[in-house]
Amino acid sequence: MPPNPSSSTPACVCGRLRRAARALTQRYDDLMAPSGLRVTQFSLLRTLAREGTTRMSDLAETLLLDRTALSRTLDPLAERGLVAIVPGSDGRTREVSLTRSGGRALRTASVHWQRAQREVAAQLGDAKLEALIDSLSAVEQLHPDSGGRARRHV
Amino acid sequence: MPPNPSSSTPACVCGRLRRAARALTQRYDDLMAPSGLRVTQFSLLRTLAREGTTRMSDLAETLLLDRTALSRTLDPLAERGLVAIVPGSDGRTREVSLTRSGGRALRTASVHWQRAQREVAAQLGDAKLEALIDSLSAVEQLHPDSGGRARRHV
DNA sequence: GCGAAAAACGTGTATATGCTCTCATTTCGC
DNA sequence: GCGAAATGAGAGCATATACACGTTTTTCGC
Repeated sequence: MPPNPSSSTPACVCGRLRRAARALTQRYDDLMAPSGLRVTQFSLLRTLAREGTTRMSDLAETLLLDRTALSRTLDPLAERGLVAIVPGSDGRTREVSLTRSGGRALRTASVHWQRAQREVAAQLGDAKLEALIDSLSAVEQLHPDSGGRARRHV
Repeated sequence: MPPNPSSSTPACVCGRLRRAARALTQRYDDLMAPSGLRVTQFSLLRTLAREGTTRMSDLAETLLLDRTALSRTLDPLAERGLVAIVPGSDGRTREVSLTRSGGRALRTASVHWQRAQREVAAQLGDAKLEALIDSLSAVEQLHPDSGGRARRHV
């Protein structure tokens, strides 16, 4: 099977985004390893600290993350006592909150996280970084559940 | 646990990138569903078509993807006969190539993929799209195995 | 040429992510 | 108030992704 670079293929935007996400996740996880938190977990705890106690589905929506996926991502954090999951007033719901222990873990990990953030900022420069965040916001608008766009199965 | 929006938290760049990747992957997968290929699989086949027969590890490096992760991602594609994995001349290596069937699947899926690509282009506009790709390239430079930067355990 | 080091890969385990189906609870039409 | 529809969540299954460890094959110093 010979290579075929002739077709002057424009990159698959999704593939590029995923590849960059892998690369960046690796770098963050490397730098954050001493904290005992992965960047996915840190980011989740951070969102939780910002939003406060939140219903499962609402948190999933905020994260543009599948509800069931969130549930499983929370499992190891709940086992470690970093988050608490309790039934809400509406008997169907579960509410997620950051525990004291989770808050401490978050503060401890922040030191390492900031190193990673600074590294990214240094690599991109302020302008590119801002442009990136801006573009990501636009990309997220394409999410099927993001409102403002084509709804499915309506 | 009350919310704490006061800390004027700058977003975790990695978390933002991952969230956008989830959103975009969803959208691509939605549009590509009729093709029977996920965007991850499509993107992989596409890379394979561009690069030609490639050794496992080299392909992983190109994709900034863990070697073992690539191996497992290829499994279902190999089972469906879309890629072939054969021993290389160096007895330690495995070479991956696109099969005829894989080429056909790739061409068929391209129609759906292009719809997604156009949608992204329309959402971002040419300038933002180019800036995004540009920023992603810079982000990828941060990968621990990306060369040109801090090597680990040397 | 032999044995140690290096290179390439697979397997086991864990997290991350999403879909489908199913179950429990609430809401609402009547 | 009762039963159907809607809502929120869990469980099972599949892919995506990475690390640690072990195996095989090649390379290389001598």
